[in-house]
Amino acid sequence: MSSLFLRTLREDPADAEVPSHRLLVRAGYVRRVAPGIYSWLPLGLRVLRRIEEIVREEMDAIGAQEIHLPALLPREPYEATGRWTEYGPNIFRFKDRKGADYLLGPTHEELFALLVKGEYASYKDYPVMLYQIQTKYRDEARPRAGILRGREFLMKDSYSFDLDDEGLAESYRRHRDAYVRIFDRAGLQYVIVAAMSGAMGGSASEEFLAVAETGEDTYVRSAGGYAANVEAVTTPAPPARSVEGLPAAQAHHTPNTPTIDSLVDFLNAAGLGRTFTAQDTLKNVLLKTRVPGQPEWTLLGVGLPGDREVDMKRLEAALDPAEVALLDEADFAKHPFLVKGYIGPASLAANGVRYLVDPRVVTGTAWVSGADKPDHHVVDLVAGRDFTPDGTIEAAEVRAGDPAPDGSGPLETARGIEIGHVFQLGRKYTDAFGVDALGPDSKPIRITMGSYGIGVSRLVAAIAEQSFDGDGLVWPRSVAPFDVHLVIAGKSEEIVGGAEDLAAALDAVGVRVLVDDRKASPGVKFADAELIGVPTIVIVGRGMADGRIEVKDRRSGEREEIPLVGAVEHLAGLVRG
RNA sequence: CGGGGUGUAGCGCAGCUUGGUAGCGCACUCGCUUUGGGAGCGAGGGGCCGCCGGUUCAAAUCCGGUCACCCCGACCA
Repeated sequence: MSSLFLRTLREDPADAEVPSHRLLVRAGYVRRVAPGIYSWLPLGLRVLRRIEEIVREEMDAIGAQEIHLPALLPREPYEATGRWTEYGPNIFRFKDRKGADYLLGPTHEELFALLVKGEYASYKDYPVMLYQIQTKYRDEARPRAGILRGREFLMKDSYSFDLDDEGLAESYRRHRDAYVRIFDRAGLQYVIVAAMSGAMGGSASEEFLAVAETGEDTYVRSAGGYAANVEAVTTPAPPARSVEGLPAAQAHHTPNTPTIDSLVDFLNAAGLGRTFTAQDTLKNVLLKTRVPGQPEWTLLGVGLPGDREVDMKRLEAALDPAEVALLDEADFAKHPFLVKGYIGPASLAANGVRYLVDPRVVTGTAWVSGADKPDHHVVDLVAGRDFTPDGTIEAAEVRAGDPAPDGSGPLETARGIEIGHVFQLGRKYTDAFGVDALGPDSKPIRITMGSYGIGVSRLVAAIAEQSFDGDGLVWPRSVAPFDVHLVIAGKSEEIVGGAEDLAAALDAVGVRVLVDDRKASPGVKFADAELIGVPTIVIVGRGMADGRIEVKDRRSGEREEIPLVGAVEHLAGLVRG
């Protein structure tokens, strides 16, 4: 360690909030270069490489073949699939000296599809699975949490190419199984949840989330086994009812009730002979959407029960890839038929505004909604009789206690870090490029794709988020930068010489050992050993007088004294589990 | 892009209210002592006080502007 390029920090860096960021910087694994851009120092790089190796082994094991594409890419392929515009400001783009457009690859579906199109032409060539471990670039709106969300990051992305849907399902299953093995080997606690496919397009999709309070993703699960990212949760719709015999809609003067709370209070004080709750109201939220790259916005009305807020993440996922924004004052001014606080379905329909409702708003349900003029609401406005929405949308917030869509019980919510994503992409990209194989009947077969990602550099942080204590990091053996951290606690020839011999002997049997031979006080060495988080700490010191050394388990804190004779075998046994 | 905050030595911070030419801890260098839980003493090196402009005899400090970064909300591995 006296020559290891390492400097630990006694204090937390001021800009680090989450544990992984704090500790990876303090323990000398990474250093920040610019927002969302980090350098990997020797310790960090060793962890990163070990994770890469696990990923490689498991990908190779399912028959995927590793290749390496450039990160610097021309515009054309991304133009062909529309992602040059769809990705919007999230791509790093620039021009070369001749003025041609380039980008730094945010993901590589296009290039893989083109590569396969160029090489393969017969049904006999398929199926094939290819992957790479590559640096990706995304100009994130807000990089955060150290290497958890960077603008440059390392990702394993793989793609499967199959002749039919059954083949795709099989490739998907193999990837999913490989991911389970990878994350198990990495020592992670994680959940697999149903997901939205996002900007990549496609259908069947699941995410692997590392369980962590600091995670950016919220997911839900039920005791009965349902699990999904909140963005992908579907709301169970009650059965439609008959509108026969329901009371007629009535407009009421409801002064000063621009909010749901004020409306409910007013109604309950109005002597209508029943009690109202926020759930009985239909809140209409006005948004504007636009296709990426297009200048003009389109109005969109979303109706949902008044006790629910709009979850912008869910809304955006539902409308993807379109952009969405709430209306501002200027927008309201432009459209006088929108009476803020009193918007009802009627004026939306009359003015041709697309109107989507929460799935709970089914035919035959009665609501209190705006009457499209100030200080007025309509009571007993019945869906399917008094208004007809253009469709449903998953935009309402999901709450703990809501029923799971598959009837498996109430949902609970938790947070996680997205570490992997598998999905059946389908033919979006092969259609764009015309990737066909000639079939046995000499007719072309359109290839179908799967796309599978693992955030390799993010995994380092995700593991750290789950593996630390008050003293520092605590790596799982499978990814630790070293197997054994050997502290030389003393300066006598017996101690120093004994420690060096032990280190050499361990090295000879393949145990990777980090020797702290610095001229520092024992306290400093112990503290650094705990901060760095190698799973086994060996202390060679005063015990050497009796021919004994101390072995400490970083995770449990348990120490044992063992004889130096036979220590190599003992430690090698520990390391190999 | 909206809201909050911060820019002073490699890192963490004080100084600013009340202008007088920069300080503390860690880290670093040298010497002596010390060596099982972040050692002691002594001597050192290192700072366009984010940047531009203004006020003033004098600006880290006051005023205006600007840039950067961090944190909280909308994207994704």
